[in-house]
Amino acid sequence: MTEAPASPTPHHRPIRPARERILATAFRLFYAQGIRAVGVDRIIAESGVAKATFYHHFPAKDDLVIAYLDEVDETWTGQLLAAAEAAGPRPGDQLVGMFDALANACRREGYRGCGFINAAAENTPGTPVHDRILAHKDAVRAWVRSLAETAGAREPGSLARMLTLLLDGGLASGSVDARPDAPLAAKAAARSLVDAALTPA
Amino acid sequence: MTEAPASPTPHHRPIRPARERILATAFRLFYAQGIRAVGVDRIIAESGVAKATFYHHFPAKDDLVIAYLDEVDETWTGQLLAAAEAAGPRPGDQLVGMFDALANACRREGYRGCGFINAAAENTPGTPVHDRILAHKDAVRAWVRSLAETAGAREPGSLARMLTLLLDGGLASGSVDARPDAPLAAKAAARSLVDAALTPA
DNA sequence: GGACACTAACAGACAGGTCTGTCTGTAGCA
DNA sequence: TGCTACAGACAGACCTGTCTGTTAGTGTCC
Repeated sequence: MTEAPASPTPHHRPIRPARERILATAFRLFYAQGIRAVGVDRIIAESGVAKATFYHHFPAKDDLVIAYLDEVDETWTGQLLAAAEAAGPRPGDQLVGMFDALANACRREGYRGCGFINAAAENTPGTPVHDRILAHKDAVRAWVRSLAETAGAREPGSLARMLTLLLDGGLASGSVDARPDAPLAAKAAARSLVDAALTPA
Repeated sequence: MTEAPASPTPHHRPIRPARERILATAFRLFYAQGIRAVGVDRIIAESGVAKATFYHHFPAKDDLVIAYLDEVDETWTGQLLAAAEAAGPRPGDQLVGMFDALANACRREGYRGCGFINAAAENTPGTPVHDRILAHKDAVRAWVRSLAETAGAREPGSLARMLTLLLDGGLASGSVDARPDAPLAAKAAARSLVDAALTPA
């Protein structure tokens, strides 16, 4: 269960640097079991790192949580962009195509919804962690909005809201169960909403 | 901060029975701060109950969690039904009207999304708590589906999925921020989806 | 009506474990 | 010499859950 099992040179010059191992272990455990459910002791043990090393890289657990969320952001945003691009050159199609990222994620072993939504359930507003969550959600919505503008939607802000709502719904229901009909329905709904917003009144 | 402050007769015959005080305190704290973030010691202290009394009513913390979710279920289902009914006799209008429950919840002080979605983030599949969450989500979707059938939707199952997805999205984004435009967009999207599903092809 | 057993609730010590975070000491490499 | 990392003891708080003992109201039987 430990990350990067026992490198040749016991603790110096390991295959992956300590910080990376910590982050990889934290990502795996935080996502699978929740942030509060995983103690730093366990992350330290499973990443094969000394406690002092851990606290050298992440002075407090919340610092690690933020780094974890940064990673989730990068991963998820990448998948979203890739799915949108794969849908072709027309921004209207991209708005619908991004929902394929949902279906793909859903198929993955150990899928448990959105790391940000899950983290929000465990962190009350006003903390740096919560601010990081907010920033992510705003960034995604801003991207969708710009796509909606390019597509020529009547009310791009409103369309972006609706679509991110659907996206969040799909992700939230993903942390309850991973049935594949949720992403499908989300995409179908998105198609309908995008069509309605793009056809001239 | 204690529940039912110091009744006239110190511990016997208090204004509210012990079980009720425990549940009320748990509801308040669990919803506001998350389940794992609140220890039983705190619930015991704030509800003014003896530890033995607590464990008499709830042999384990998870039993209290289930009871908490039962209460969340009752409350939220009630609000959903009330909002639907208030929209008039036509089931198509009710499918849209239920989204007013979202807007109402959003306006309430201390709103932090859906207790079930938040609980799902803290409880991995396979536990009794997770099963309770699943049961709730299935029940809501079944109710929406029956409404969609009565309304004469082409594919009631699909419409129900789309609408509950929107509902979940609204609730999930509620645990991140309580901006009122999310419920508005959700309702507008619902209107659009319901119209599309009810107009003959 | 009065004695008595029962029940529900109180108060709080205690056990054994886990939490975050600090600190000391050591080893290898540049 | 200094940096990075390892190993692990330690502190103090908090976690769930158990257990002992007390007190007050209630129902029952004589």
